[in-house]
Amino acid sequence: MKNHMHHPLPNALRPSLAEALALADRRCAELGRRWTVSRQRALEILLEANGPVKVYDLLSSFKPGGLTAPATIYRAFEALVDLGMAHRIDSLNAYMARHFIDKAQATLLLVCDQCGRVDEVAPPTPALLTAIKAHSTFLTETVAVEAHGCCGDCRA
Amino acid sequence: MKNHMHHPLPNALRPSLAEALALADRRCAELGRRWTVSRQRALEILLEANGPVKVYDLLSSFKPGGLTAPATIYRAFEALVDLGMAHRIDSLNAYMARHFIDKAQATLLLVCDQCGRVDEVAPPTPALLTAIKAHSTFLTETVAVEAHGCCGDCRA
DNA sequence: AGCGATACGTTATAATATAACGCCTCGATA
DNA sequence: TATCGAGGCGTTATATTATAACGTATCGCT
Repeated sequence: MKNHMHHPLPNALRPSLAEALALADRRCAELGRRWTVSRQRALEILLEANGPVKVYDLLSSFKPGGLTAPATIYRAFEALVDLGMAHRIDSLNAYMARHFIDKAQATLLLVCDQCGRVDEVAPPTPALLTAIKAHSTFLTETVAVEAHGCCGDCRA
Repeated sequence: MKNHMHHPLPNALRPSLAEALALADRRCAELGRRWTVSRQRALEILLEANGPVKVYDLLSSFKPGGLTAPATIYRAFEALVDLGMAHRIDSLNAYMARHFIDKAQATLLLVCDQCGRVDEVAPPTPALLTAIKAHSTFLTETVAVEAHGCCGDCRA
């Protein structure tokens, strides 16, 4: 991976902190979880980064706000995933803020192997879910589509 | 994950060793790679397992055949992935034999979070690729769809 | 006030993956 | 057949990623 600069996402696609907090409240109530300082800080970090964030990179940079040990950070990020406000990107061992926080679960992530940029595009829900339903015995919890390749900027 | 038993795949879907070797030959020629004993052994292990195989599980069981150190095993499995004969399943940190070795690259993997079984179903290529092409600047190398959920047997 | 569930801080350790380097082997070519 | 370069393997060490365990704190409820 050449560098860690990420292109800013159009503001229209970025969830405002307000929207995110509204979702957080709703989902915390539903799930019997709590909205805490650590989680809010973790969310802020993901939104600022505007791209994938790796746990141990956070540890080595000195982000203030109390997220100082691996376990703490993993817990905060996993909570955000549970609340539907972040993705875990398994192929990168990283977390990223969700843009489409109010849409269906299935999401398509385009991962550029050159520059590390990740684009979250509108979920291809119908086609995918149809394909999965064809396998009728399988009850889907989450669908993560991580497509790897090379983004336009890197090929230019 | 409750256990490590995997349901046998219908034989019709399993690539025979002969088919696999034919592909290996073709792809090795194309890519300037070599088909070696380690790689054949690794492939045999994946085919026998008939499910996801984790590198360090292999190390602790005593599979004969010379795959005795992490680096060795990773190299063999990654070679199989390059040759199109295996998947790496990032969400499980595991490798698995490909069933549809002569079909398109895109594959849909249904991962049961209860029993660890993974089913490889026919690739949803057209719909997926359409969705990705909509993002016209992105050149796709690989598409891994890992759907997590609960398989029929675990729900019964 | 007291209780149960949820969350956090901390320390230690487990699990996963790669770097680096020397030697070997294959196959092309002179 | 001698040489050479690329690909591959064995080995040791180390880097990276993730979780266990346990005590304490806090929230929401009755």
